[in-house]
Amino acid sequence: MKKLLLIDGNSIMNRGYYALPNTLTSPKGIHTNALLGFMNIFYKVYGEEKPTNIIVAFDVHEPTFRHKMYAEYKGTRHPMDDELREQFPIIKEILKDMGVLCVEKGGYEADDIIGTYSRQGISEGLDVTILSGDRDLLQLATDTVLVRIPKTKAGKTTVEDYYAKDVEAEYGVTPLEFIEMKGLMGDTSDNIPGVQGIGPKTASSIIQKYHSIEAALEDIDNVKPDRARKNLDENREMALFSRDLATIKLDCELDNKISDSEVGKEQIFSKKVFNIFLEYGMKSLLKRFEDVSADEADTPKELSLDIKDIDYKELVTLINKSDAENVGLGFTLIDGDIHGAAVCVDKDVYIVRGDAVRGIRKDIKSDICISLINIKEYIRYFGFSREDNLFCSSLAAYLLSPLSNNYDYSFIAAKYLDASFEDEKILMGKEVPSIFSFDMENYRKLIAYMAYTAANSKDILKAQLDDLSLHNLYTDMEYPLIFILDSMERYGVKTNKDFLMTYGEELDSRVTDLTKRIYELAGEEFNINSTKQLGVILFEKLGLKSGKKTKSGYSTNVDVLNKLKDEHEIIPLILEYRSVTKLKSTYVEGLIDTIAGDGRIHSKFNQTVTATGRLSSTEPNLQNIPTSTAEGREIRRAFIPEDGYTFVDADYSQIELRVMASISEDQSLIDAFNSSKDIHAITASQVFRVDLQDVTPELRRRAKAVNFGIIYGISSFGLGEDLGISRKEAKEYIDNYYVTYSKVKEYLDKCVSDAKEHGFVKTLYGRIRPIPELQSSNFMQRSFGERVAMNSPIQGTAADIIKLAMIKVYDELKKRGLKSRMILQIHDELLIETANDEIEEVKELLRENMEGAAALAVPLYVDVHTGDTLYDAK
DNA sequence: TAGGTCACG
DNA sequence: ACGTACGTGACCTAG
Repeated sequence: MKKLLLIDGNSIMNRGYYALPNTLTSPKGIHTNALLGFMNIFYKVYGEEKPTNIIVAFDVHEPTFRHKMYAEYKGTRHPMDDELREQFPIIKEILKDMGVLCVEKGGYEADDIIGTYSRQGISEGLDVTILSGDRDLLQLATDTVLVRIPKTKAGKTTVEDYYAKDVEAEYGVTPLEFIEMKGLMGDTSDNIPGVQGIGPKTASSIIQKYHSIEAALEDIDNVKPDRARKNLDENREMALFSRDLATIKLDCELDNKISDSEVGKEQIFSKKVFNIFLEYGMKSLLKRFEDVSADEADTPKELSLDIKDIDYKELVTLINKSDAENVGLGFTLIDGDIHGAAVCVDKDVYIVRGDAVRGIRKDIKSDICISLINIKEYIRYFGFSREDNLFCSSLAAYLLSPLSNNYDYSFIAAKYLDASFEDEKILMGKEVPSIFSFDMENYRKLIAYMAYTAANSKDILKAQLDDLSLHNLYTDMEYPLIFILDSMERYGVKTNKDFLMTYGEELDSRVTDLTKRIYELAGEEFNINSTKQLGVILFEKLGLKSGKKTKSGYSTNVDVLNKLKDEHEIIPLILEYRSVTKLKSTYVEGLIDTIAGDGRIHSKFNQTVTATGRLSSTEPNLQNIPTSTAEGREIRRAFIPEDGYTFVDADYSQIELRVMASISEDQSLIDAFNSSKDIHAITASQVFRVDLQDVTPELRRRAKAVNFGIIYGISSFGLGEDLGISRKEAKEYIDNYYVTYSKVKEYLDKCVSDAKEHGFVKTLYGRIRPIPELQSSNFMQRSFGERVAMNSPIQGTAADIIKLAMIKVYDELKKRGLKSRMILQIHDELLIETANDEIEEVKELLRENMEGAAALAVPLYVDVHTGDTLYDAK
């Protein structure tokens, strides 16, 4: 059976433009909100309808037959924002690349084109669906022609469907009578006059009674209410004329036949289309392409769950007696209290009240796995431990698809269960729910969705982990780490608030002083934090030479300002102001605000955030405490061990370069690591061809920059910029490097070619990073993809190694029954809050387990320090 | 909400 | 010729 989808291009674009933020733009600065809105609804409806034919109709910006009837008619002459107009040529280009037929014709509106094709479709025996944001098109609905109107509610797009009977149900009139109604009501936006004083309600009641304007006119004396009767009687012609204006034309003369509009799924999800989305920065659309051949492109189906209440004891009996394979648990604390938990047993969802559910892991048979969405969030409440038979769906989903920015139940349900659940924001609102504000019905849905998704995605996720050889990574590295991160979060880091306050006062007086001096030199007061205002002062008022530009004006970043340092005495003051206010707002005030009641800061360690496999730290971020400048480093004095404890810190020396040496199997680089501790110096001697003892600090500095550059996926421009040398010179450095370490080059090239072939790169431990940018036709995007292909396996393998080290160190501390505990991880560094009588043992243990975490072709080496503050432990 | 800036590895 | 280093998070301003 053929199915024709007719889309009102203008109205759907218009809808997207006003529904989505105007701040969405492509890298080239073209707005993309209308495009994105259009494509989202297009794919949604495509997935649901699976049409064989598609036609998108557009208005042409010129007078139509309606303008000839009525000069005041607006229709296609609505003023349009430039930012919307610029998106029309692009949507047509995209549709053309998809093989979707676009039709526009002078003299007709999109409505008329759609009307005409809808009737042709019927006569040719096709199913017809119309998609428009404009309710005027409801007049085209019949028993077989479906009109679909998108509607946005609480940020989620749903589509309202209308066959003829649905129009009648909502408006009390048939689709054809709908036109009569419109004749009476008129339309202010198109400037269709209608009859004064008749609005939707009156129009509907009149047409319900008489079915047409003519019939109402014949019985005009009985038309009610009075005012409507009087006005209609006086404006008979206008009413009929308005109706004719509002009538969509069904017999336009068009050049294309419906048979021209056939289109296949492979065209709609083609590489070419993928690339164009990438090019215009519409990355959110790319996820629809992940598996073009499978049915994943289909929009997930709404799933409604049957949620039963049950007594906890009954539930436990039920589960233990059943041969359930999949049990999922869903709940969340509100104001620190439990308000019921959901347990999903295969497909059945039960809700239990009270907190007996806390014992569920012990109460049900240990061979039944319990799945949860975010285990780390539940460990404390349920008392879970690593040995428990649990499955973390979000963690598995992260390993399978590490580029997503969230792994909540609605993401997992959509991606792995093909089911659509309203997400947490829709159910519980944006605000943090409190006992007073939360809606019990929605809460029940929320936990039910969590439990259902966790239970039912487990087998699918596990199978995919196996397919991609990620199972060991999950079991031996990521899963155990959940419990270690939880432990680190719970310990937190003791923080000296008084020290921070005192330092804050010092910074405060410096800010006051700097502000005053900056205003004096500028000759006026302005907001120094505003790059915009600062740009005007520096580059217009003071006439300094502006270098780089940003999207929105002058760049005033530290590189630019450093170049201007000697041009004006205000510049050093600005730089100082920036660094002092940074310290004050982020590291003094920001940190003070996060000190908990126990005097410690409990930062969160996120396991499912980065593309490479690193951890991230938030609320606050304790992975970016200042270290490089003396006054920044002072902040580290605020982090202190508990009484009777000392900090022991161990950081890997050059772990990324060592990883690269090992994976690339470059013997020169491996030898370099084996022969000297100072890798940058030895690189300098080999690349610049001088004896090791003749390597000057400057040469070493350059070699260090080259080493970093190599890891980042070097470019001569980037290196040149970093070292302040010419591009040509930078290229010579790189070429020399590759001559010296030729297998490194081979390895990096192979990373790129493998990534192009498979669409992803892998770490030594099998962790996957997809690189969709490599498919881009845009040079910049593609180059980025190439750098990512070179960097990710190195950064990711280093991240894997320290994760393994964390497990070893943690287990060893536990095994030996030590009081000392791991409290921070900073990518290549671990901090142990160490009991004073365990210092030597912990130092030893850290070294042994970190250096022994992986057996590479070069040794791993850690530097260990101790101290009574974080400042001293480095 | 996005962009600019700057803190870290 | 394109315009650049890789990975993060917090704070501030502007619209």
